[in-house]
Amino acid sequence: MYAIGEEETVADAEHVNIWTLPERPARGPRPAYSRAQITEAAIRIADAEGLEAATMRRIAAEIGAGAMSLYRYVPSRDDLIELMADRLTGEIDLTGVPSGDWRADLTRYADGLRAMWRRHPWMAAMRRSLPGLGPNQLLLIERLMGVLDPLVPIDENLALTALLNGYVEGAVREEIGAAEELRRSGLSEQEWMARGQAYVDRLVKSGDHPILTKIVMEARRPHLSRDEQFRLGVRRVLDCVAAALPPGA
Amino acid sequence: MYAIGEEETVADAEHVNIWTLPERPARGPRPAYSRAQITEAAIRIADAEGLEAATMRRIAAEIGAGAMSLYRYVPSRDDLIELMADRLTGEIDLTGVPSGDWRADLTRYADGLRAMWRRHPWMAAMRRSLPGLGPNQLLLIERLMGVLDPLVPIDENLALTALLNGYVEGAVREEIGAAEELRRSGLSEQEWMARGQAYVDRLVKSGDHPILTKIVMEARRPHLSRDEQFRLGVRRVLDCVAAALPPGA
DNA sequence: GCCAATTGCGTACATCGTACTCGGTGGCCT
DNA sequence: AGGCCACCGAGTACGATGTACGCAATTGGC
Repeated sequence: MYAIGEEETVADAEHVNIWTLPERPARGPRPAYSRAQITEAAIRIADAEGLEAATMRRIAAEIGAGAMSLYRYVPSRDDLIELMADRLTGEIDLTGVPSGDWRADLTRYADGLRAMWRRHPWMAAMRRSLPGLGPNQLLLIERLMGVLDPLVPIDENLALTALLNGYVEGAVREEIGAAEELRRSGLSEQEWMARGQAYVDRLVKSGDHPILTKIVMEARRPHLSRDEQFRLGVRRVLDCVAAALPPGA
Repeated sequence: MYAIGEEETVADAEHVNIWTLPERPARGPRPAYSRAQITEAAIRIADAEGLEAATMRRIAAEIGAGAMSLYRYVPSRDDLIELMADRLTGEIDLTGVPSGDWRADLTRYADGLRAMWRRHPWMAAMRRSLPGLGPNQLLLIERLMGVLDPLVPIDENLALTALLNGYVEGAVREEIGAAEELRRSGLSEQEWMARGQAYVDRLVKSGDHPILTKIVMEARRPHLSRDEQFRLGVRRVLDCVAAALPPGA
């Protein structure tokens, strides 16, 4: 395509996909760092200060490297984020799935996904259009969709799995929403309250928004524990799934 | 809090929320542009080239203004995005909802939301943690949740609505996913195919990913029309909703 | 008609991702 | 054993971004 210089970066014409790009070439001095180490550092920063704080320079500083050194391991920041996503997917433990009990399996998956997203809230906000195809993500696909695979055709399986995913995503977003928004804004809790709350209070007092008023009131009431509420929602989704299964499954 | 200069930007201490920030002050020369005009231009650019292309300078150029002029109308780019989101929410036509027929109403909402996201694919990717509270968004909340409000308690209503939203989001993401990913990458279709496809083909040929193989095969088969498929999914979700309603509703 | 508020906007800065380039290192071939 | 060169870490630099600041021009209210 175009002439290459005396050296080229880690990505060449055929190896654009991270997952096909070997981490370690054959010859030369031993690398001082590793993809795993960089990914780990980036996740640590993102957990603490949000994904936008995980800049290349910051990540490099975290592991004691120069900024540009990272590019010896990762073609771009987007690719690094791909690595982070796969690494986090690996935190969802699905060993032994499918087990034969599809309700138990899907419940386990929902719990695991929720727990992972609560540990790494920035991840719940960072939804790509297509699922990644890293090793952990591939394993997840095989195990998760293997649960319903013997019971329904693949297109049904896709739809039902998407439904479950959608529910978990919505539920987690509701759980972590306020906290994330607060962190993102960089405001103190008092400031944030003063601003958002004052506006919402005004809306409620206006009387033009009866439903919003109900929602606000509801939010101030004591609730079932988050876990209970989530389990309840998952059970409902699974009932919906059961209805789509052939009878007697 | 802190001393202000001889002039201040559009945002002051009490007016941080966009929705409480008046667009037009009393005195001074007539503004040459407007929030609506700026929002419109930004949406036009985002539709054509993605949200990341809608930079302040680019938007300003689109309406023939200087870059910094926009800040006379909008406190920050994030706030402008908030305006865009509300403006797009207004495209979901729910006049006459709730009508008394909850299935029809929710189906109409699902169709409208899907159509809106397909017209503005960047919006489907840009999910904030909390829903916005602009005028169109408030109206949507009242109408949409007003549908089930007479039938179920508010917490149930929230859960069921989230379920429907989750389904639509997943379905739309699947529809527009490939196209968006392609655009985001900036590659030509051939390049993108060559790269993604080659990797997927390798995975399929390896034989270690039976489910992925099924998915890929399925994607190559002719389908029900997208619309049919979507309607089917919505109906399933609504059946799930019906199960949660009190008998005879 | 004057004053002050408010306009559009040019300049400037910090920060980002990353291209280019260098001097050094050490595995491989001879 | 010796030399070559692939590969390393990292500094410098560039273009782009969001936006703070300041200035000259404009206009409504007195």
